[in-house]
Amino acid sequence: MIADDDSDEVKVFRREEGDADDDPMGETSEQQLADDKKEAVMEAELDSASGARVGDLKQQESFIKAEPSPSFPLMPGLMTTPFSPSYPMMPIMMPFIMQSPYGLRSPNLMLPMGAALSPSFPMFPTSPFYGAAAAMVAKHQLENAAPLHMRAGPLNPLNHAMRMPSYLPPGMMPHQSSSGEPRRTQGGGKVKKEDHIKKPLNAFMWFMKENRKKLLEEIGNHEKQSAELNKELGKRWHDLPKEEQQKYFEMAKKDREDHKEKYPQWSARENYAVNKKKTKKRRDKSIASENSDQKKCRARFGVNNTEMWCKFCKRKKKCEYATDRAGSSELVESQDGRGTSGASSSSGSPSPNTGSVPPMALPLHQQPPNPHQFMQSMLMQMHLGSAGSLGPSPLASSSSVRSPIDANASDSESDVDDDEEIDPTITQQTHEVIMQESVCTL
DNA sequence: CGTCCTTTGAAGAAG
DNA sequence: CTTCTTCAAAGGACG
Repeated sequence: MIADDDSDEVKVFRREEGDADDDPMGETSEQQLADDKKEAVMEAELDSASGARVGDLKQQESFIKAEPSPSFPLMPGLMTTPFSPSYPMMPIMMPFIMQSPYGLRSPNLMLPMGAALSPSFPMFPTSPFYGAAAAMVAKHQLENAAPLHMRAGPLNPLNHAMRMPSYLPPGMMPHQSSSGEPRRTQGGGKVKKEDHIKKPLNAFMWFMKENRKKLLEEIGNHEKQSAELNKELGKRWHDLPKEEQQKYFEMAKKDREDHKEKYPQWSARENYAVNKKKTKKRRDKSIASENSDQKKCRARFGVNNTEMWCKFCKRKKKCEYATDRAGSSELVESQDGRGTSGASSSSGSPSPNTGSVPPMALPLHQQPPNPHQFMQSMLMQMHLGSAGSLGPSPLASSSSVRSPIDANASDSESDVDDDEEIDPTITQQTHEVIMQESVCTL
């Protein structure tokens, strides 16, 4: 199974890359290569003209390492104080920017400067958090200076291969060998994990990064495992006021944009094969039913009643009511009846479970409410106005029930659901009932 | 040494 | 368009 999986994965990637090229390799690729070379020469000329030297990279690197991160005195205040664009951070940041290993032309480290100095900075000109977010991201970038070959910008000769995948044989990812396997070092060992371009952090990751240590100090108990800490952090994230969350969403947004600037060609897909074993991830805790006959929240409650959806649907993930029939907490790969990814489909075996699991596959207490009954009960409750009589849902876990209000980033966050508003026609009380019963899991 | 655990959010693949 | 999977961080546990 696993072996199949591996090969399938490779297959998928190859096929897609072939598709993506969309032109039969051959003369086109030759011409492309020539174009790329021209471009590279031009960039090299620009570099030398700007006085920058690739050889200086090491010096710059050591400079950065020599500068401790605490030299960002604004950081400690970020958590609590709204950041003013006029906050005097620039004098401090300037040396970093000017000597950035990313080069003078790198927009990544320039962004904070732009944010702070230019009132017309196009990104979040009015956001009190933007400056802070930018500074945080910049700090992160400095502290985690990428390995040489990963650095963006014309200063890095290796970058051409990274930024212009056309230098690589078709279908070959920057971190892969031509066989599609992780590229190996000269010694024959696998390339270190750090050698691939990592995904930009999302809001929650930034939150974790910032608060993990705090939490550790707070509880003082270092026996707590990381996973446990993360649970706690997840709770705190839910409890975090919307405005506070917004700060992290902006940091994430900033990080994404920087990342995109730095690695325009990069796609998250490139990392999919990096840690293959992770495909084993299970989704067990989903108390969810395996009743494939159950409709998904969207279908059950309608698109306009997102506040009634389960948390997974809200996050555009797998609905609890309509999860896979396999039911097993093991293994996600190819578990869903859609026969999704190459793994299952290429095996040629249609999902054996499709439609085969009876609706009562789960213990009664774990059965999600019948949609019709549920709505009836809901209406009844609304009519009676007795929110408490329903009692807690067996599926509910208080820790993760979150209000739709703070459930997500604000509307300014474009890619986040912004339809979390409570229907004004529903009273708060009713809404709570709905939340208890429908947002079951959590 | 590599993977798992555990969280949320983003991106991308597939239907 | 919808659904689902993978990965990002962290660090102890475990095989």
